[in-house]
Parts: sequence; structure tokens; C-alpha cells
Amino acid sequence: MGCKPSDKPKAKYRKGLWSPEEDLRLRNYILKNGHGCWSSVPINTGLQRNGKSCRLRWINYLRPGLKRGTFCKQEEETILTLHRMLGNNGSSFYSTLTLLRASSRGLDEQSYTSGWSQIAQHLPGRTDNEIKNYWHSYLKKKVAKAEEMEGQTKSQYTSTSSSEILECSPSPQKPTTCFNSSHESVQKSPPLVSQLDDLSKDQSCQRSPLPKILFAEWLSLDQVHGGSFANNIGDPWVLKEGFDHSTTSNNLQADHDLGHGFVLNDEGIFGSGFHHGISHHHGLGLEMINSQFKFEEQISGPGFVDFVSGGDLYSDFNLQNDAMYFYK
DNA sequence: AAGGCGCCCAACCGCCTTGGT
DNA sequence: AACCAAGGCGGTTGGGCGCCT
Repeated sequence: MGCKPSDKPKAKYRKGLWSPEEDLRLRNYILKNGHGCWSSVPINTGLQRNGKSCRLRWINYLRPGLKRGTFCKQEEETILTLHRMLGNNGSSFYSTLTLLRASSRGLDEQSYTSGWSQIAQHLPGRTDNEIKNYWHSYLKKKVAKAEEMEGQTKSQYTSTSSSEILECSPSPQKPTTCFNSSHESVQKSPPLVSQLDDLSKDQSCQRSPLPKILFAEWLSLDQVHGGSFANNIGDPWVLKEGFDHSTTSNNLQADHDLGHGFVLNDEGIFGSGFHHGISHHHGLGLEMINSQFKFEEQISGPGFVDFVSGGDLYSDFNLQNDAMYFYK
């Protein structure tokens, strides 16, 4: 948004699979300049693609920090659990959850996204598209099969509906809360918000191999959606909607569109305030920070440069001079 | 060897929301 | 208030690939 209509290209867009050359062009451009207005990306890069296609390619394939390969057991269980709670979109439990989370943090519920993207936020390095594909190609059948077996059991022992059995069936990470289809009898023990936090924490602790650093994903969890961090003196750091420039301006620079990411500025390192702010946030958990995200080592060390540069394709990316974007 | 079939997944499509004019 | 463009999302498609017969 905010692009001039005159920016709009009239070219006929290419479709289909992306070539390595197109990938390289897009990747280099965004890493150096940020995407800005997506519709201007094809113009600036000379790609015969529309902005939407560029955006999708970046988010689903080129974005740094993406995990490839098969889903591990923990990820699978997380998807199953969250899907059970959230559904594919806002039509099922999501609306209730949204309101709960929003109200618990004094937020407008529209700060949240729903369904696959919501699930993806709890699986660092995975995209909503990837999760969606995994669901449709594998998990859906698995759930159907389980449901069928539960149904058989149910017919022998109880008159409870199959959906209730499925939703309340025990699972290693399944919260004890049961939801009926009306979403009205949500029994909170403990509150859902913390259950989701715990869920993402638990699964991420066991994940392997770990991405070295995933700003986008963990920032996009409750920290972003919750709207604020609290630093060590208790002052809120408002992210996304109301980023506090005064607190972090030396090291973090708000993107022109805060909904899309953050810019790692000249020094290429976050300030101690940022670190403290995260460390003191109850939802994220110190153990998660310590076990997975070795901030200073990775950011200042060669590992970080390798990671953000991909080590191969865009080795010309200069951390000292170029802005680095971290996406949610 | 080759044709059929099913699966996987990248990409497209259409709809909705948001924000600018 | 109405319109329009961009962004974002879930649903769907279709090409590529491997397996089976």
C-alpha cells in the first residue's frame, strides 16, 4: 500500500516455476533494499513477475531462516494440536481464541492472523503454505483415520460425539481444555494464551536441527501480536503498531512498514536493551532464548553472516552497510 | 520399457482487509 | 463515503516425480 498508481507496470507477467536466475535477482534485491512496495519490486529488479508473485516467492522460498525438509514429530504434533484449536481459518475456534488473546493483552483482535498463518507462527522456519501442504497431503488423512478409529471405540463405549472425542483426546502437548463447537464453554485451565505460549516453547526446545536465528518467527509470536515487550525497567516496547523508536533507535530501525519486519542497522547487532527486553518477557522463556538463539554470538560472529547471506547465493550482501530485513 | 496412478509442493487464484486519496 | 490499489490469507491447481503394474 502507499504505492503510486503510476508505479504499476503494464507488462505481461511470467508465470510458473521460478528460475535460479530470477531467485537470485529477487533475493539480492530484497536483501539489499528491502521489498518496500511489492508491486515496485518487479520494476526495480527487471523481473517479469507481478508483485504478488515476488512476495510469495520470497515468503515461501527465499526468505532467510526457512527450514526445508520433512516435519519432525514435535512439529507434526504442534500442527495437529493447533489445527484442532484454530482450524484452517477463522471459522472455527479461532474467533474465540482471538478474542481471548486480544482481550487478555488489551489488543484489538484484528492484530491477529488466523488459521495456517497462525499455526506457522508457532513453527519457526515453516511457512503457512508448507504447513498447509503437509496438512492436505498427510495429516488430514492421519486425522481422518484416527477419527475413524475413535469413532469405532466411541460406538462401543459412549454416546459422545466423535468431534468431541477428537478434540478432547489426550495428546502429549494437548492442553486439557476442551472446546465444543459453539465455542462457548471454554474451560480455562490454564488460560489458552499461556497454553499456546507453552506449546510453541515446548516444541521449539526439542526441534532439530535448529535454524540459527529466526527473528521473524519468534517476533511474530505473542511478542509481536501481544503488541509489546517489557524491558528490564518495565517500560513497554511497542512493536508493530506502535514501535518505540526512542528505545531502540540506535540498533533497530523500524521498517517503513512495521508489519513486515525490522531492519538491522549499521552496527549489525541488537543493543543490550533489546536483549533484556526479550529475556524478561515471560511468554518467550529464558530457556528458549538461551538454548536456541545465541544472539550475540550469531549476530556478531561469522555464523550469523553465513546464515543471513545464505553463504552462497548472495555473498555480496554486506552486513555493515546493507539493511537486513527479518520477516514474520 | 511404458503407461497409469497417486503424491508432493510450488505457485496461482479469488476473496477479504487495510489504507490512501 | 466511495473508490482503488496493495497486502495477506486460505483454497485450489497443475507440473514433476516416483512407484506400481
